[in-house]
Amino acid sequence: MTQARTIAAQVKDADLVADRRAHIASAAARVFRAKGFHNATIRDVAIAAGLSQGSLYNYVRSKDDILYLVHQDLTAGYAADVEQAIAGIAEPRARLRAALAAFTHAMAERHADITLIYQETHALGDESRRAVLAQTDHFIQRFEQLIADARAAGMALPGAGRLAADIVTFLPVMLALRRWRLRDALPRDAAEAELVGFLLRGLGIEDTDV
Amino acid sequence: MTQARTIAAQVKDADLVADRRAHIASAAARVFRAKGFHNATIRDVAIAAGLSQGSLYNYVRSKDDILYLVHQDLTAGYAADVEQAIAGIAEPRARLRAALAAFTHAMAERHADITLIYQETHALGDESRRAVLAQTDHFIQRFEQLIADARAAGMALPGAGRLAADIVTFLPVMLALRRWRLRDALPRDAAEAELVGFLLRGLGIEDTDV
DNA sequence: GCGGACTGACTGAACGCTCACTCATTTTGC
DNA sequence: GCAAAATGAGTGAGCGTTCAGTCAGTCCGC
Repeated sequence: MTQARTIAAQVKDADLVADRRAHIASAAARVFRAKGFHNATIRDVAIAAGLSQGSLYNYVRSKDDILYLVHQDLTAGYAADVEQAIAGIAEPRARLRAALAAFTHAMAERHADITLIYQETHALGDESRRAVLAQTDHFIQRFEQLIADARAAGMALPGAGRLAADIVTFLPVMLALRRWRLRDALPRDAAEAELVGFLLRGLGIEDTDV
Repeated sequence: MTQARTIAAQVKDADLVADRRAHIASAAARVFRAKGFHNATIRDVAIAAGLSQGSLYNYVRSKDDILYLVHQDLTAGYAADVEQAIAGIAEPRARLRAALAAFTHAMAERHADITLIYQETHALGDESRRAVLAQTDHFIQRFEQLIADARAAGMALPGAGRLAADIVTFLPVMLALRRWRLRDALPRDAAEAELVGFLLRGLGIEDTDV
């Protein structure tokens, strides 16, 4: 597995560095959501994080580092949502169903963050982008496992299903990227329900199962 | 319907303006694909289009205008692919199926353009973005009609299906945006076939229909 | 057919501004 | 008193946009 990128800091207190970086990531996410990565300045981020420009550079080396921290944070966020949702469920098909519902809900709830990720990943430097994509890949593999388990338990997914994990981890993103259109079309929970229903039908889990 | 944005030009010969703008759009698309919108400079675009910087500004008013031209061009491109694919087909379910296959194929074939669109739409100014989204909205409505016709002809889409047109116009985008992962996973035509199969299953068109 | 006036597209150097990043200095806290 | 951390004015590169000037082609009077 590709490991997370480590960022060198000027400041020596490791706990302080971790604390500040968490602050920086959430403040920067706010700024980037509002202005976009390219229009946001280091000044904006520093002010939002309650630091001076110079001090900011004691915790990151570049603007790219900040975008990387934001990506890490947001990606870990929705992944944690999914893990929490399936924590207590044993039956594989019910587990998969819960994971789909949780992921779909997270995409709707965190739409601004998701939109940010999809818009700005390409602005990352090569190394950062590779690390972020590896993190996403890991998340998709988690669904590959959930799907394999559900199949073993009787889910009727036809064919090889090589794309199944990609599909279920991509389609819900629509609730974020198509929000400009969906917002006016139907209430959020109705959209989530219909989307999950579409996924289950495509996977071969009947509503009567489980 | 929201009409296309009109851009004022310095040059008076209307045919020349149209010609040059087409050139600019395709040259700019090439540059933006390679470097990204923000990293590409007006100089890059001018050189790629075989114009001087100054002359470029006789045909567009700003860098934003160029990005708008690119969006228009690319969006019209895949929309034309779909229209061409269904031109000779009368039976509504076969028409829908052909449209899905053509759209899915276009997303795979034009992956670089599609990725560009999804990455850079947010960089458009307000007016340009609205015009581009209206164009996309129009395309989705085309699928709404195709789906309604197919239902009337017997397609068994369950429930209200309010999201159906959004889903079928979004999921295939995966072949572009997840190319970093899918490229190594399975051949393109296999991916297209499986994706279309998933959509048809979700819509309630059986493989045996039509 | 010819010289001069005009038109309009083209050119690229220069302007003005923004912004990521640095570093000499000050502040903090132990 | 000193090391660590914070500060913010300064720096220089890069970029979108402009505009004064060039030049090829066209029109017109004769």
